[in-house]
Amino acid sequence: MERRRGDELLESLFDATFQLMKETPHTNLTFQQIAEAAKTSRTVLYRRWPTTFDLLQDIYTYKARKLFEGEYFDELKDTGSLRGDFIQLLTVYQGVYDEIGADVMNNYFYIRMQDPDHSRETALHTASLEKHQQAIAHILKNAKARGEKIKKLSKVTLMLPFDLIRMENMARQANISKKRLIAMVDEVLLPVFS
Amino acid sequence: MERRRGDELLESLFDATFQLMKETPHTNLTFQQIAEAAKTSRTVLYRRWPTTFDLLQDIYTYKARKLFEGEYFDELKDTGSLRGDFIQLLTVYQGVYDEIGADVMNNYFYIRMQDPDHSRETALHTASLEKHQQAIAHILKNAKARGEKIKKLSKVTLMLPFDLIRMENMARQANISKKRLIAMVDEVLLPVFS
DNA sequence: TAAATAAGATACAAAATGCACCTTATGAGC
DNA sequence: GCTCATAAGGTGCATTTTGTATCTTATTTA
Repeated sequence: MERRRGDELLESLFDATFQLMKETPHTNLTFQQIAEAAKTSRTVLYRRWPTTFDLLQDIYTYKARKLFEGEYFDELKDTGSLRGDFIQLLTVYQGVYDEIGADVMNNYFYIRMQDPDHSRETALHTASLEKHQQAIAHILKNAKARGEKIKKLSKVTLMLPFDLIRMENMARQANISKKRLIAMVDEVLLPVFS
Repeated sequence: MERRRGDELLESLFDATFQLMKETPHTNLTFQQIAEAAKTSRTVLYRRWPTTFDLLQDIYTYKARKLFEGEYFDELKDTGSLRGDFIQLLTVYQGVYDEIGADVMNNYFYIRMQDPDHSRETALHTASLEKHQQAIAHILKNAKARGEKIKKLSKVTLMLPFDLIRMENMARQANISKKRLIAMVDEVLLPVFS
């Protein structure tokens, strides 16, 4: 009989758990069910995680890692205007949310907050923070080079484009329209940044 | 032997559960433990909720109700300037977060998203949304009466002050300083609204 | 090819679940 | 006051889940 090992096994454990969560709210997950769904024995699970909560932490950091390590921001082109660049940025970032699902992102924040010393993913988180900061810095640099006036803002405020998308996806569940993205740029981002 | 009934009982069930959650991540809560902590029998719990998840939904909507039905916005005075009004608004709203805890708010959003048809608290949610909209409308009306110029913005954008506070509390766990609140007003809200 | 490693199976006591059924305190009605 | 309906609290039981220990076996690596 074939045996899955290492990452291959890990991924199918994650997949099975994820599959189960679509049916049951994950507060009620059991190792028994997961083992069954993943066609393995509980032993394999207990060896890795003391509780289902720990498993979930790993699932979401895994999903988040795949997300954060993506080259999404590398696709960003110079559209010729700050406005165009912002629209492109929001569109790409919203695309990430559409792809991975708002609930995963939501869960990531949730799990993060539950973890007293969110020890396991600080490195990941700071790395992703840096990527986000760089994306903004790049856009603003281009704008300045073009001669567009850019305000000096505090570091936290620079994250506003991402915060807007996040909030929109967390608080309001309706699909985010292109129109809304453009409104974010025209009503919020441009007045704030330029 | 004395028996707690109705709301009194309900509240002490909530309290006991809440107490337990400080020790255990709530993914691992059991009815057994809760019943023990609340000094009652499991029967009482099963009569009310099929799973711990359902209990949690009720807890957070209860907590949220106490929050949303509060008269926080009624305290808002006319400070004489839009800037002052915004600072006051953010301070009051941040105070709410400090009081009730960012994790409760986080959980509220979380539970809300898990619930496919968040059926139980839609009324509550729209009521609170209205309160928020009114608070903003009031501030803007005063500003206009004073002769300050106010931009015409889409309905969703009007929620920006609250979105900022929410995001700040969800994504970044450090305590929000007065300085940061003022920066939000000067760097974001004033450029957007006026 | 042998040894090390990790997956998977089995067993078992303890805890938790989900019900059914029973007892009893308490508030509402007369 | 007294009675009765209601809801709280208790008990018992079959089933599921947990946590752990122990053993077998597939697969990697040296």
